[in-house]
Amino acid sequence: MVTDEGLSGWLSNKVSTRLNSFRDVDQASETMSMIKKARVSVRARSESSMIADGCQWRKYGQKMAKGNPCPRAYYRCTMSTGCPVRKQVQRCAEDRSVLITTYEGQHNHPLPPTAKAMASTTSAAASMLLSGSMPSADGLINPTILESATLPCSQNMATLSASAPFPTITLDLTQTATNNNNNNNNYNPNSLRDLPNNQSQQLSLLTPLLAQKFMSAPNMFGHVLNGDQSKIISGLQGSIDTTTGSSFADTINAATAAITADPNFTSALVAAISSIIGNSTHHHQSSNNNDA
DNA sequence: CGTATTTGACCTGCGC
DNA sequence: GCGCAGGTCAAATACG
Repeated sequence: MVTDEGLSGWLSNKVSTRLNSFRDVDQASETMSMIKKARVSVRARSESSMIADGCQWRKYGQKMAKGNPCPRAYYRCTMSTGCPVRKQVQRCAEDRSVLITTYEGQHNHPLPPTAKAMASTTSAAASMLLSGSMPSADGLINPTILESATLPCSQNMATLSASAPFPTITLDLTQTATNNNNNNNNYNPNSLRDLPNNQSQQLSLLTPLLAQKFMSAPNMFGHVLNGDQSKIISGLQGSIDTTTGSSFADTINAATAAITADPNFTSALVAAISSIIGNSTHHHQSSNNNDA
């Protein structure tokens, strides 16, 4: 089991080690750029200006975006000086009751228990981001495979954006939400508790299902993992497991750090995830009883 | 008075 | 090279 702090610490160390191993400065910059560009986007119905995610943010800018009458707000994490994590908040042009929050970067500090709020949601995102973030030797995985193969309880909840300039996962919490007036307080330490019942149930169903699929496929890679690769999988498993209490931000950290792994490894993982998703469609019933 | 927000200016990347 | 759009900076302003 990978602990919250342990996972976070290992990821930071892994990224640093990898960067230090580069002799070519350009290659290091390219990796930093890759880390920065990995994004997780969350769509949720909310009348407030921000969804509660357990972190503290300071607004540093606002712009009108083309094609959307609503302004886009820019925030940076203020839980630690120099924390590189940013987020963008914007209302959906088609449905202004929908708030789109996009996270970018990795936290450089320990996270409070309050940041656990959205761990369930983004753990799925981390897995999918990893699977589609890099060209595979067998060809790029078709995002529609992921979308069409999503599980009954998660249908339309998680999509992989192929057209976005950055590898981006969009989690849509608006599909069945009909009554949402409780998750509107900024910095609410109990935001997961305050999610409407139907959303909470979807989240708790989705996460164990994915966790089981990953952990029940011991030969998913088709080749022997090296130490670092095993750690990546351990980290992702830990982030998927709701009982570890891994945080929302840690999950994003895991996803962004994992895509810096070598292409061959990522290629194998893409194939494995594709295979798992393909097989999973025949075993809905057994998986559906994993709700915590 | 210290801190957070607002907002116009500035920077950067990209397409033409 | 130029213009556009997205993103960031920082001075001014608001707020507790």
